[in-house]
Amino acid sequence: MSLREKKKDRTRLQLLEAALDLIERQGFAETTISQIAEAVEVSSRTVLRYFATKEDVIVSWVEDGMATFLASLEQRPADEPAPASLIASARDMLASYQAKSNFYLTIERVIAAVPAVSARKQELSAALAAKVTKILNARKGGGERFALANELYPIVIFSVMRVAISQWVAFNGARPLVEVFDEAVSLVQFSPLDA
Amino acid sequence: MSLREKKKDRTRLQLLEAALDLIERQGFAETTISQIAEAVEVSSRTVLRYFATKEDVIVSWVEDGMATFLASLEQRPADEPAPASLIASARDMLASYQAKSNFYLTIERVIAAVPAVSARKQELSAALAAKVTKILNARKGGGERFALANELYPIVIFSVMRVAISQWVAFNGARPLVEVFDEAVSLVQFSPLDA
DNA sequence: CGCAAAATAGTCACTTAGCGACAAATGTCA
DNA sequence: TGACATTTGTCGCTAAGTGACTATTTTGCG
Repeated sequence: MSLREKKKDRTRLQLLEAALDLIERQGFAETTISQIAEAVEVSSRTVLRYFATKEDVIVSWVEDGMATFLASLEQRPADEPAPASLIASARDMLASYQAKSNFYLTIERVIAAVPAVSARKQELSAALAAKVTKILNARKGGGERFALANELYPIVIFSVMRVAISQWVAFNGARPLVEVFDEAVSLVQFSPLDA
Repeated sequence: MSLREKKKDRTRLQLLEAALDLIERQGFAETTISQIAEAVEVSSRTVLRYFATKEDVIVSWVEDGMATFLASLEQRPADEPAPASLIASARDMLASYQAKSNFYLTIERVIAAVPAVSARKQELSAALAAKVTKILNARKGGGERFALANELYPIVIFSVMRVAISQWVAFNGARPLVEVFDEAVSLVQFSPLDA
């Protein structure tokens, strides 16, 4: 990894930390981009080059987690029923959250507290859901018959993940995230369309 | 209804129509608030008094639907299992959508097409889900044991509604919305926690 | 009707998000 | 070191959104 890339990563992280700090003390709306910039001694233009919006200073970090989900899904056998694949990939992703629980707990706390930020997260997760639907549709078999299911399952799974994370945050990570997810998922059973 | 209120309703509707028209022709980002204002011959300050954000010019109209949902839920028997109540209320709300299908199809088409607008809709629906959770928690019985379920069910139901609406829009209202919802809901079964 | 009180709309001034273009600075690699 | 590519800063701009104040309508009562 080049010096240039190391510096970028460092700045990116510093911007997150400055933002978290300022937002915790003043609130999201009251924190301006130039305050975040000043705290890290860069120009505000630079902040907006690292992050597309102010919300993204926080929320872009969960995109790594989403990448984990996709990577996991691609490796599942294509003949596995969709719900099983999705649950497995969700568990993988949440396990990676768990592994950096300090980091993600802080971020998700802010996301949960600030509607504008969670709206932006939902936007990203809707985009991911659409990608996942495409992947499921590309699997051989089903065709037309699965169209509705393949749109519905990813969205529902992401909802369940969201609730699990919200509980995890509410209890400050006291219970393992994957465990909370399993409990949540057990409340919603997917009909055996594939049977 | 006073003249004053009639005028307000008329202006509100004109603003929606102007916005829909402009957005269809130019796109959402390219349409400015003052363009919408000009089309209706009011000041742009007035537009922002009617609607909190530009997104809300479109999305605030679905809040009526959400009110229908809440009203329906309040009238369900408190000893009914939560999933049954939620499904019934969702059907009521979607039936009212159906009744004004021309109106809602146009609005939901824009919502589906513009990420910023659907993000805002999600924000409203998250707020509604929180209210619904409170209502469910206030029902006697359960207590602690239902905490997770009562947070999860509303969110999942709203996801299912969202997918149903998205299909409905995709087929231009060809299939009855409630029917699509029923099909979607049959794909996700709620575990009999209450049994 | 006509007039005072209340509600609503318009005007003005301001802050901040976000973007495009160009110049300055910094890292890369031969 | 020096040429090249990448990143950062500066400047100028548009548009969203807010607060304060003024002007205009609407209401409802004598």
